[in-house]
Amino acid sequence: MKPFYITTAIDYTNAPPHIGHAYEKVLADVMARFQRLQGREVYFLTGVDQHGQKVQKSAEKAGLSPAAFVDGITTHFTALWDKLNVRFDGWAATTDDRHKRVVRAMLQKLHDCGQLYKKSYAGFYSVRQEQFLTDKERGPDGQYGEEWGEVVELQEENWYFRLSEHVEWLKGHIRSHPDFIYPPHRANDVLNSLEGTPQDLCISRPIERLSWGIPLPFDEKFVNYVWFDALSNYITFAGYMAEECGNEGLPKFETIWPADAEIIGKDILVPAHAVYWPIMLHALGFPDDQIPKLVVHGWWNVKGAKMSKSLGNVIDPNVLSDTFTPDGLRYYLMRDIATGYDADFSDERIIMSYNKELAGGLGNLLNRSINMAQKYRSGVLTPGDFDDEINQALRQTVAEALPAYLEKMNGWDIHEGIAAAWRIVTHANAFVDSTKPFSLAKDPAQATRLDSVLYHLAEALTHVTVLLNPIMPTAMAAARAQIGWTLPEGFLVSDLKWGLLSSGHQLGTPTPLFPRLEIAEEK
RNA sequence: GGCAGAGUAGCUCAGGGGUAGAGCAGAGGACUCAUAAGCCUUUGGUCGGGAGUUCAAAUCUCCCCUCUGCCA
Repeated sequence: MKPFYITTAIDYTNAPPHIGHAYEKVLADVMARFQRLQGREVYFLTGVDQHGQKVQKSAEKAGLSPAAFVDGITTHFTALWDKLNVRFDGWAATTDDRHKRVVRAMLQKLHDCGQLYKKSYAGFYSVRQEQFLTDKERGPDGQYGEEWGEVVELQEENWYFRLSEHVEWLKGHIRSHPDFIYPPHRANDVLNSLEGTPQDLCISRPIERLSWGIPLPFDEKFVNYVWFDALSNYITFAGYMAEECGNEGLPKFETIWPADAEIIGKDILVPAHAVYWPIMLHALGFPDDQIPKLVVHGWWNVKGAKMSKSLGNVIDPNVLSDTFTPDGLRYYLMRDIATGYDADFSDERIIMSYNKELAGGLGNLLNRSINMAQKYRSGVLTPGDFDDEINQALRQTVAEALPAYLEKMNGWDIHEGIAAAWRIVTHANAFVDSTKPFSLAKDPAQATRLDSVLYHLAEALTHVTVLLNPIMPTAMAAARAQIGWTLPEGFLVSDLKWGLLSSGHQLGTPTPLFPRLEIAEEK
């Protein structure tokens, strides 16, 4: 089976990351880790989009060169991914020379086969948004609104890509490939946008207006503008044209393409990823079965409002990670949203998810289980011969969790996958109350039953630490350390069978895994 | 205006022809191994409105309303 190739949108290095950036990368990381746990080889690519006018302007304002400015912002992203344990295999920085070489080679290829042409265009141009404006952007008063910033009249020649020639192909592709976009209902938005007269795509900026970009190989008076620079990262960093361009240190393209999942936010589906991108690939000669699959996620809103700097409601993932631990944040981001839909961020809910679920549910279960085993058996497990219906029921819950978990995780329903694993936690907590090991410990006649109960608890917990490993890698490793069991090299989720812990297994020392947080309501 | 998504308990949401569900919040209780965590019980809903199909509709059909998104 080909490696699972997963990408995220590359973030624009104009401002530091917010919770939406964090969500997308954690989602990709969780899926990458899950696929590895299923035994699939994975290539996980993420990165930063560093070129463009906004960066050039921001750099000027900061009195820095674009390269220096971009390096500074990029550090905010890489530091956050490191902090949140987002472990990617490839880093797509669009200023990477390898990328620039491939972009130029791609453009030359398209130029050679007549897909690009030069044309003059006159109109109103928004400096802030880096785009020409049409009448539909005018407000009711006929003026361009403040959101466009400075608007200037421009006439200029530019290079265009014959996008319109491929629109009919794209419509057909979308209709005949229902798995092209997840969730499937998003495809309607794309088809909708393809109604009307197709336009070609402007792909350049004159170098005097924008110098911070990749020069066109066949006309050095222009730099490439955004799409061929940004979208193509998904193939350039997968090794596309690596040999022709002398690129090294990249995967073998034929082995990993097409991408199994390009994770993007719903705001960049139309037109960038669902129109420009597949058409670019099609024009480059990619056959239909080499078009990547898109996974479209929703947004984190704050109190029902869109997050924005002007509202002052931008949530800083660094602060959340410091407060709730990286894994506490990862857990919240995965469990409180349905993939593809929007969710509301709330302090109350993240506190609840940490204190109630992680601390009180899973953490406390681990703590009480190990503590009792230490107290009554010096931490040594003996499965023994005792069995009864209560034990069987717990084993059944553990066994049933796996297929449910796999189905949900493979279908991108991460929050349902968590819920599937969590049924073990809930059942195990109830199991303690129904078996009362602390009472059994007082009766020597119940010794074998107590052994079996303690064993069942430890074993069930061990299963949980495997299932939740993609979501909370650090915390689950810490939990396994307390259990005294390490994930064997190459261990797969399919290896999960009752009896991971052998007779005579020595448990470690119990320590609160998620110390309960005393946080006053801030709002 | 077109298309799509959503509207179910106070909150967040699941379900999708056969007695309305979960988690959280609220109320009560028993317990003590544990991070005062956990467990049990329980209050709470004309499933957005209306009509239709059906023995039976939250679920299917039609009309309407509200919110969100994409497009115009």
